[in-house]
Amino acid sequence: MTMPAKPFTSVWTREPRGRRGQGLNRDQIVRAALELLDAEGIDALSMRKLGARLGAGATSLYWHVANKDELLELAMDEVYREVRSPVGASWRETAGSVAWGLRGAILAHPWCVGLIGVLPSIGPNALVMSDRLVRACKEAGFQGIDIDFAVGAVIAYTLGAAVPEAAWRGLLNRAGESPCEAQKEMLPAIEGVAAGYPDLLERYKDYTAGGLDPLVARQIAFDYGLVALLDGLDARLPGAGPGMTTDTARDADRDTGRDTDSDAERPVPGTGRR
Amino acid sequence: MTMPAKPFTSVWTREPRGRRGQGLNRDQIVRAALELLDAEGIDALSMRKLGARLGAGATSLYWHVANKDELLELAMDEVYREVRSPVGASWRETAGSVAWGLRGAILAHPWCVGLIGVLPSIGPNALVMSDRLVRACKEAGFQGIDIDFAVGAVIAYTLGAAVPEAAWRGLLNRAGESPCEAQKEMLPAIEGVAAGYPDLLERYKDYTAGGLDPLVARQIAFDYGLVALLDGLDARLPGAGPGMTTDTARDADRDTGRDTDSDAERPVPGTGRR
DNA sequence: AGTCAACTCGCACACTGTTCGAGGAGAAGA
DNA sequence: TCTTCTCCTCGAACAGTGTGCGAGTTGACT
Repeated sequence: MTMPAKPFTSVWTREPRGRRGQGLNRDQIVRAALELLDAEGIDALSMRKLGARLGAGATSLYWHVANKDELLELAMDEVYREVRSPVGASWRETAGSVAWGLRGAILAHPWCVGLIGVLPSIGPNALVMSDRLVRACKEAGFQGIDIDFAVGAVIAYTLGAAVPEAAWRGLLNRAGESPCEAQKEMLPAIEGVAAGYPDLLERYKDYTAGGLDPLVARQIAFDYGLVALLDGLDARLPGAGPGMTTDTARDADRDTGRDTDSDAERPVPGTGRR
Repeated sequence: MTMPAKPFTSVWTREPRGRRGQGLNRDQIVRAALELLDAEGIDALSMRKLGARLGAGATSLYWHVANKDELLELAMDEVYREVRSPVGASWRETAGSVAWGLRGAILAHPWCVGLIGVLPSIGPNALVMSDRLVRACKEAGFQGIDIDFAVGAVIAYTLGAAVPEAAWRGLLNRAGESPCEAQKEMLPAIEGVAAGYPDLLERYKDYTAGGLDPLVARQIAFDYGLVALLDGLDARLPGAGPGMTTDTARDADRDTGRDTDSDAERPVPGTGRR
C-alpha cells in the first residue's frame, strides 16, 4: 500500500477561520491569550479562563484554533515579533542585535521558557528573525551550509542563555524581595548543597558578594559569551586570518558510559573545519 | 514586622524520607519515573500511573516526594549524571567533552526538553558537571567572574542547541519514516510558509538536498558553533594574543520598540572586555 | 503489651483539554 | 418571504490531572 503522503499541516499552513467578521477571531484570541500569559503566567492560561475573558464559551475557541498547543504556537510567534534589528548594519551588529532582542523578548515573556525549542518555531515572525540573520551572515561572507551553522550557533547561544535566566528571575521574584537580597537568602541552601565543591562555592560567593546587581551581572555574562561566539565565528569567515582551530573533544563519549549504538550522539571526527 | 527569613528549601536540602527501608523509597520512585519517561515521554508520567507501576497508590508517593515538580527535578539530575568527562585533559577537551556529553544526555532523554532551564538545576549531578567546567576554566587561566562567564557560555550554547534538536527529532520520529524522508515531506509546507524569504528557503533546500543525513548534519553544526565559541573564549584568556574585540550591537534596543523601563534588557555599554 | 513514629492509601476536590452534537444567526437562493 | 446552507457558539460530558486530608496499617522499641 502506498503511503497516503500525509501533508504535514500546522497552524501556519491553515487559513484562519472566521471570515464572517463577527464574534471571535483568531487574532483577538491570541491577543487575549498573550495578556493572560503576561499577567499571570502559563499555568493561568486555560481554555475556560481564556474563553471567559473573551466573553465566550471555552469550547468556542476550538473553532478558531485546533488545540491549545496551536494557540501557544501563535502566542510564541508574537514574542518573536518583538525581536527587532537595525537595517543596513554590519553582520556583527545584526547578529548582536538579534541576540539581544531575542533575549529581551524572552525575558519580557517568561511564560515562554517551557515552550522554546519545544514547539516548532516556523511562524512568520520567527521566520523574519531567521531571515535577517541568514542575510546578515550571507553578506558577511559565510557560504553554503556555513550560513546555517553561524545562524544556528547565535540562536542556540541566545536561547540557552535567556531561557534559564528568565526562569531564574521568576524564582527570585517569587521570593518577593529584591533580586540581590533573594540571592543572598538562598546562599545557605547552596552552601549545604555544594559542600564538597569548593571551587564551585567560591564562584557563587564571588558572584553574590560583589554587590553587583545580579541582573546587570547576567547582562555582562551574556555579552561576554556573545562576543566570544561572534569572534569565533568571525575567524571562520573566508578570508579571515587563520583562526585558532583545535578540534573539540572528539573523544567526548569514549568515556561516557552510554551505549550510543548507531545514534548520532557521537561527535564526528576531524571537525573544527576552516 | 521582621521577615521570618524563609529558608528556601528544595529537594536537595531535605533528607529523603523512608529510613525504615521497606516499601517505597525515593530512589526507586525516581528510577521508575525515569523508565516511564524514557519509554513513553513526559505526558505519560502521572502520579497515578507511576504509583501503579510501583504497585502502590498514587498518593503514597507524596510521602517521599513533595510534589511532581520535585520528582522531575530528581529525574533531571539523573540525566546530568550521564554527562561524563575525561580527567586530566586540557580545558578545551573538558569543555568540549562536557558539551557533547550534555547534548547526548538531552538527546537520549528528550522528555527533558521542556524542563531544562525551567526547573532549577542544583542537584548533585548538575553540580559535578558545573564543577568540572569551573575547574577546567580555572586551570585554563580564566580568573574571577570570567570563570562563570566562560562556563555559562558553554552551557548556554549547548542547551540552546540540544533542546531544539531533541524536539525536532521528536517531530521527525512521530512521522514514522526516516528522518531524511520526513524532512523532505515537510518541504512543501515550509515552501508555502517561507515564500517571501528566498534566502531562507534556499538555505532549507540546500540543507535537505545535500542528501546528508540530517542527524549527522546537526552534529556538524553543533561542532561548528562549539569550536567557534571555544575559540572566542580562548582568545579572552589572559596572555592570549589580542583577540578581535568588537563590542556587540550595543544599540540593540535602540530600535526595538519595547519600553524597557528600568529593567535589564538593555545591553551594557562598552563591553567586549579584555 | 503498649506506644509511637513511619508509612500507605481511598476519597474527594477543583481543575484540565477536548469531543460531540444540538442549536442559533446571518447570507444566499428560490 | 421562506427555505436552505454554512458559519459559528456553547452546554454537557468524558477521561483524565495534581494533590490535601484523615483514617488506617505496620513494625520497631520500651
